Amino acid sequence: MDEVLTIGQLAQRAGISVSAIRFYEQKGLIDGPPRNRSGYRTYPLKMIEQVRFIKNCRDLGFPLRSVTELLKLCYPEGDEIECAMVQERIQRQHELVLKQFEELNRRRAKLERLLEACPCEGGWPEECDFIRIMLD
Amino acid sequence: MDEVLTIGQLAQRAGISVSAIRFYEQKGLIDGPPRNRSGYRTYPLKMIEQVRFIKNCRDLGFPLRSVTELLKLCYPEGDEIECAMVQERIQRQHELVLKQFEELNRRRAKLERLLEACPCEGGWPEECDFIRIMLD
DNA sequence: CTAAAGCCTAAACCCACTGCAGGGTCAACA
DNA sequence: TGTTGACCCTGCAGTGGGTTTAGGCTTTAG
Repeated sequence: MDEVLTIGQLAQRAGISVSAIRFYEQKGLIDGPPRNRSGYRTYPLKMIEQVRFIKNCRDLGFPLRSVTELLKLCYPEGDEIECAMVQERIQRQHELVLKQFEELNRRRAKLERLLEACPCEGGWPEECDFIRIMLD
Repeated sequence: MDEVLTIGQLAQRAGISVSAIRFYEQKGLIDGPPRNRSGYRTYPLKMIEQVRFIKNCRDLGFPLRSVTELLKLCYPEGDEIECAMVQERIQRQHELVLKQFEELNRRRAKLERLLEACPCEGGWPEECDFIRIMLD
């Protein structure tokens, strides 16, 4: 039946690229799976969740280094999951995202100032001072 | 007097790193300046504005490829500055930034959902379902 | 005179992948 | 049975925007 997956099937079901999966294996986020007699990787179904977990961490902006740690924390070997540690990572990531937000907001505001600063419809450069704004 | 600058002085006055200036020269954004008898780069004062222009473009999120084009458009050789072209780049960058904004907003919202989802103060992992949220 | 700071080049490193070259394998269809 | 096309394998190069390092020369202040 359908108890193992090729790398392509895993990729599709996890919503990620084949080469990204190989990359994660190379970087040690994913264990190298068993191979069939031709050397093809054969994944158990539960790998879908693991890979989706990685993908979702990435979507949240965590770097791979942190994803590795989050994997250890959330899928520990034998132990209980440690919420406090995970929560702390999420908190810090949230703070980071808020900072990026402010930066992006400044960027947006400045672009909008630049758009307003240039009233040159057909080209009257003498009235236009976006270079002054560009240079702050 | 102060009519030329070393690379370090230029870097400081433009608010950028020394290695970034050398990098921009290597990539062709900046002309290689004259050298003194020991091979040190000697920049005219007007380079401060050029480098600040590049820095501000980068702060707006333009990739170096676009900065090169913006430099040509805003500091043309002999011709008049072409506002319409510049304005178009800025418009497109603005649209890009708005998209990034939405993405960052989704990221923030999900992180906040994760923070709410885990009420484990001292550790009651059985009540915590952030993994479910992590996996969508 | 000497030490620190600053400059030079070339090359390696960072991140998170993607793409390519040059193969092997597998399923379906004629 | 052949063959076509989709898949898989490895290993390496490339991306962007720089930073860091190594190894060496110059300048400046004390």
